[in-house]
Amino acid sequence: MPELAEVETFRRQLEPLLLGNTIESIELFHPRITRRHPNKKIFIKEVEGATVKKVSRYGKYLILELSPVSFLNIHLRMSGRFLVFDSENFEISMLPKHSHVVIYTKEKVVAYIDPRTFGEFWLTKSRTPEIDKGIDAFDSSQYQLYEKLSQYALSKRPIKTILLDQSVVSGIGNIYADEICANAQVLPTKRTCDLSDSENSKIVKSIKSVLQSAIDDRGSSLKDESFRDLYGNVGQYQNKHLVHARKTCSKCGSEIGKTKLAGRSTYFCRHCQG
DNA sequence: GCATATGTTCCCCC
DNA sequence: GGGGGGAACATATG
Ligand SMILES: [Zn+2]
Repeated sequence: MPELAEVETFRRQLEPLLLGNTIESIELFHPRITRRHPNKKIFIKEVEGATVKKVSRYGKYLILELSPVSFLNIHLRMSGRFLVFDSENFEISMLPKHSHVVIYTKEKVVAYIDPRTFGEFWLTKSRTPEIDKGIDAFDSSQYQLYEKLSQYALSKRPIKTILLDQSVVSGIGNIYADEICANAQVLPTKRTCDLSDSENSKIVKSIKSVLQSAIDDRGSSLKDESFRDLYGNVGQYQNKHLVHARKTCSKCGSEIGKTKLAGRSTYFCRHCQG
């Protein structure tokens, strides 16, 4: 479910609730979420009583920096989300199905919900290099993005495959890869080596502008509405999609093409991107 | 029963 | 070494 825009939505909503506050307790209801920690008691002991010093995001990773110093790394994978309650009137019975982790602070209770349990929480003593593979798709400058893309100027891989590669740019997933290509008026299947300078430049500008708009609209909730923000509200950016999960192009009205690329459903407009 | 799902990793193969 | 394809993880929905 969550790509960079959805993770950033959670980050912005969690930050004011957690920053400077102490995690009074954490409950683990499903062992898979903390699967890197066979000993759950040690994990719980590390987190309980810690104060949140920073709430950051890199790509699709969310990172809570704690004091005493440790890093609580979180990845939501396909179906992870958060939901907040006021401590004052919270009861366990309020937790939705598939609530696997619950974080308690003085005033708020934050539940982590994840039907497919692909998501992960794990602790490291320092910032872990595994999250820093590619450059962040949103926080990097246009110059940095252009330079990074230039490294693939000879690549025969389709441009969408490059955008989806987290070791190149970190944070773009299937929805926004399609939307970035549509916004840049480049077919997702086009070989990266065949992109003109102007097309490369449009891709870079579109990475920034599509993600900015998507964050402004608190992400995309598709038909199943499985993405809800911290307050249980659906996002709004799906209403601004040009092509992804659409029947017709919202720019020109022509029929949307659909194919498989890198094993993922891929939507495009032949008229606008041809 | 089948296909699909906003993600990542691992294995096999060319 | 690069890169493609498929399977795996586990659950829900059409
Ligand atoms: Zn169009």
